[in-house]
Amino acid sequence: MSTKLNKEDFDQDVCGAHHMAIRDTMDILNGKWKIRIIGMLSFGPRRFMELKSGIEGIAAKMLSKELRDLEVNGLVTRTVLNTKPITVEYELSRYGYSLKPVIDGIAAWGIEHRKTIINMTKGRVSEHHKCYL
Amino acid sequence: MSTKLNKEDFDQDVCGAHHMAIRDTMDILNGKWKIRIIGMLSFGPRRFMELKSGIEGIAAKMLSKELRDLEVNGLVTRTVLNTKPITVEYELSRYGYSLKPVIDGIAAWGIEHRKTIINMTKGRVSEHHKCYL
DNA sequence: CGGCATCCAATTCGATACTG
DNA sequence: CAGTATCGAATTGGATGCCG
Repeated sequence: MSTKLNKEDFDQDVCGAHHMAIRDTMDILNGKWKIRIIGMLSFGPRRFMELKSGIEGIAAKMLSKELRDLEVNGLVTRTVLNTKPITVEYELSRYGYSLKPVIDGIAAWGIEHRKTIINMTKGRVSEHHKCYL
Repeated sequence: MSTKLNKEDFDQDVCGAHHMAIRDTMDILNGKWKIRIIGMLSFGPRRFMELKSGIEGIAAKMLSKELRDLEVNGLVTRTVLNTKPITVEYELSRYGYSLKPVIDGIAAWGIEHRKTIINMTKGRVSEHHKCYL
């Protein structure tokens, strides 16, 4: 192509596509808990109660709802096991598993973030560390 | 060390640290708009109105609030320019810029996700594509 | 155990109007 | 332009009880 895209247009395009892609992803990972649920499931299948125990602070109602959202979007599969008291196992689908690099990236940043906090507070960990950056 | 960590304990530890890290990150990126704001700013400084125009659907109140959150957490800097009508420029701090790989990972997944959708719908793009997976 | 239903409180979000 | 103020709507969340 001989037509040249100037820098402004290029930025416009790249930036726009980038932003649309972020929106697409975050539409699916919306809400307070989905990323954490996927994070747990990225280590293998988990039962409802395991998820509830592992994700501190989540109410059964919300866990139920978020899992249903993820199931509808094809990221998670739900399997009812025929155990004595009924047991349900949730697992990442292959498609859901494709989010693992993203989730791991988020986790990796969190680890670095915590190190940064500890350095800046010289070891004193504050309740409101978020304000000390 | 001669003491052996069995697989369950190992999983427990790794999974717990992973999950705590996710929580740390998402505590900072909470809310509906922060990731999208950081995404825009990852291409360079932007003025308030540029952000508002670029992020479709955000209200001035929310943009203002989210930017303040990000500023408090040290991810974004705010500069008042002495132009005729006052102008304010927002920019990622070096620390905020360290999130770029994370944001780009989210965007990359969104691009693949959209491709997946288009394949599964054989080109027909649905309003409710999220339900077709 | 794994939910759903209901009620209610708290928080978040959005539209509009307004200011320096 | 870059916000703030205000109100109301929507979402989120907790508690409790019930069911198979």
